[in-house]
Amino acid sequence: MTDTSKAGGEAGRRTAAHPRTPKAPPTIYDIAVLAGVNPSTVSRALSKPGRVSAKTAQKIMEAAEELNYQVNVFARALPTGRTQTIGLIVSDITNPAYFEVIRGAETAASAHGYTLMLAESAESADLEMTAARRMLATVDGLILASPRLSDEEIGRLSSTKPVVVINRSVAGVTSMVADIEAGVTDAVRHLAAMGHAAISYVPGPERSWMSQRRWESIKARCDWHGIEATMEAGQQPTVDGGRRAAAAVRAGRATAVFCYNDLMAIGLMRELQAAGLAIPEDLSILGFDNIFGSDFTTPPLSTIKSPLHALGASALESLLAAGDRAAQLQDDPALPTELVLRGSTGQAREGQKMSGNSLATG
Amino acid sequence: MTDTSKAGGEAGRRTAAHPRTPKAPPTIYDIAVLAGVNPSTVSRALSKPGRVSAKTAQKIMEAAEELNYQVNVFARALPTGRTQTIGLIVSDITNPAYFEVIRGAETAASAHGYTLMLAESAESADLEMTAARRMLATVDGLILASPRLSDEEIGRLSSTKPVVVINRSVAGVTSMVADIEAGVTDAVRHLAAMGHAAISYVPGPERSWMSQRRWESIKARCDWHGIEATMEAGQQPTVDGGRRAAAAVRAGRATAVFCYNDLMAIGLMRELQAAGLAIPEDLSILGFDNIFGSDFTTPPLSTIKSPLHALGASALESLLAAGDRAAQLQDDPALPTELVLRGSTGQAREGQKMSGNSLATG
DNA sequence: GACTCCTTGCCAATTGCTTGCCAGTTGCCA
DNA sequence: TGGCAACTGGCAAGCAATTGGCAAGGAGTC
Repeated sequence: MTDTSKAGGEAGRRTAAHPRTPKAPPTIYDIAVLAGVNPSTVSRALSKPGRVSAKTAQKIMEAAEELNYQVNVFARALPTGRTQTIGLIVSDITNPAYFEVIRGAETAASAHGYTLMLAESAESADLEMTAARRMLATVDGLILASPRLSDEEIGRLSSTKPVVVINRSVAGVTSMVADIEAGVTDAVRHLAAMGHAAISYVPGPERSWMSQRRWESIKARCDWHGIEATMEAGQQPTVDGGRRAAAAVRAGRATAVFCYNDLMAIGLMRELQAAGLAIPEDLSILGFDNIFGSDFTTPPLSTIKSPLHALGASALESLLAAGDRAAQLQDDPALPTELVLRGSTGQAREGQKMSGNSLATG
Repeated sequence: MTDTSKAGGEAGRRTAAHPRTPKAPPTIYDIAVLAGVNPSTVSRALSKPGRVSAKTAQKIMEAAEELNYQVNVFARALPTGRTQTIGLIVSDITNPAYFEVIRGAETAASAHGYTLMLAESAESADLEMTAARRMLATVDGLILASPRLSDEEIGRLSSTKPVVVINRSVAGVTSMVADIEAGVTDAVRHLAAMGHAAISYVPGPERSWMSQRRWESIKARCDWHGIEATMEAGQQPTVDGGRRAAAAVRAGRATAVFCYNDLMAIGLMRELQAAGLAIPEDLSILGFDNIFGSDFTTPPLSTIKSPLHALGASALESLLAAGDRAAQLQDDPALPTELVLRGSTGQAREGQKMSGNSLATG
């Protein structure tokens, strides 16, 4: 028995023996002294409701209040592994589409007493992996928004801590995916009604699962309407990426074009306008997401609105639920998309309207 | 001497006695065994470069590599108090102006091996205080972007941990403030040259220090040019806030109006356009910041560009420097603003041009 | 070859909280 | 009123790092 470990008796360590810094924050030992109980009882009162009697708990709460006590999350995390933080990795912080996702997650986190840790991957799978690894050690769960990682890598990450992916479907991992069908169905029907017979799609990055999904959905609806659908080369999901797609779009014979997201749609529209095309008279343009600023353009952008805030909030909620192991099955709340018609879509230009023969001359 | 504390000899605790979970992450004890040294040597090799011989350090690094070791930040934080995270609180995550600030901070943090914790105050001083308190316990430093707290409260926060404020000046606290003079000087000179004789300013929230500064700067330059400058009622720094200022602006006789930020400028412009005014023919509008989307409008917004990315990055760098106590005096790197002239500014409307008498008839 | 000095590595205490195990207390029923 | 169970609360051993103090060993000097 070394006696040092017992020095100070029930009062615990710092009180008399080690007045470290006068400003050191109070510990459960200080509360224990003040409330006249054992530190372990304080610990239980604070983290295990019901484990101690109401009377004792009351005393402890008052003492904690008086000392202005705040748990030391590190000391708590050491034995338990539980921190009170959730990690969120987005592929591009400057993409307004993520603003609402971030805010949704942050709001939900705050509401549950959790804190958000944010990182961005700058559209790089490597950076994403680095950030994910670093975070995994310190968070209770991880949200990956539009990850660029492979399914395998994501699966491996999720074997350590709960992981939720947004806008991506990975076997065995909880996914939050907006239901794009509703929006796309309405959009294609609208275009068909406006006489469009050839539609193209400008996809985002190769590794974007969502970009692929959007194309499949568009293709399926176009087939249903008997509309020709073609896919252009992939671009970065940015305004510049959209600009770079302009040449290919002009060269094709589509009279309406979907872009992977609003950023690209805006870039494409502006580049085309700069080249003298009139939107929507010469070409109809549609984006996805309905980001901030998509209604600032002239014409304002028609787009398929994503439930971004809900995506972020649901991802966080489901992560917390996963921790509880309470409601594990509540995948997929309703997260529908919605067509938002503004000024960038209109009648197909003359000579290309629903006349099969023009297709041959393209 | 209790023998439990020595069980396992130099091998340390878990190896034989407590194979907790087979998947438990490696500790410095595991590395010590593999490298054939004492755990404390491992600790020093990992965190105190130079303290151990190069040869030993090499052995340890290899062992760490082999085990895919990652420090347990909680265990490290417990005795030292040092975490490797910086907190950032913004007043509104959905304001694009913060995107670049966040990204600047995040990039700088990553570069130094730090992680960013993000919170938003939703323009509320109370929420801001709550978030700040929660964060202070777990971060090495805190960045407050456009805080709504009082100087006192900020001062109190900074007595615990290093704090840096962005776009605000608080005595005794490191501040990162863009130098607005350059931009405002150019802007007012430009307006004067275009014949504007009365200018107004639509401020943001009462508690916004930056809003006040912008007004003072505008007022000073207007005085210098002999231009009448008036301030409207304060509004929320959002698109809607700008919209709400429209009536007052129309009622006044100013031919050019500065808004506290681009969001408000955009809102004001759109509301005015909806009411039939032509921009810039009937009224010139200027914003601040040059946010994403400010060039999407018709006409594109003229604005005073803020070095947002640099603001975020510098704030983080200076926080890290404050920890080092190395370079404490490097306040204020050059963070100049710059006038970006686009389409929302033009000649003052006829009848109001630089003629002193019209001022009396307003 | 002996002595001093310095480098290098080890021991053990420390950080604040959690928790398994155990003892003491209280309540209830027969 | 005795016995059993359910509660409460205390003890002490972790959790994974850091770090002051100290001993051992090697290098350099006379």
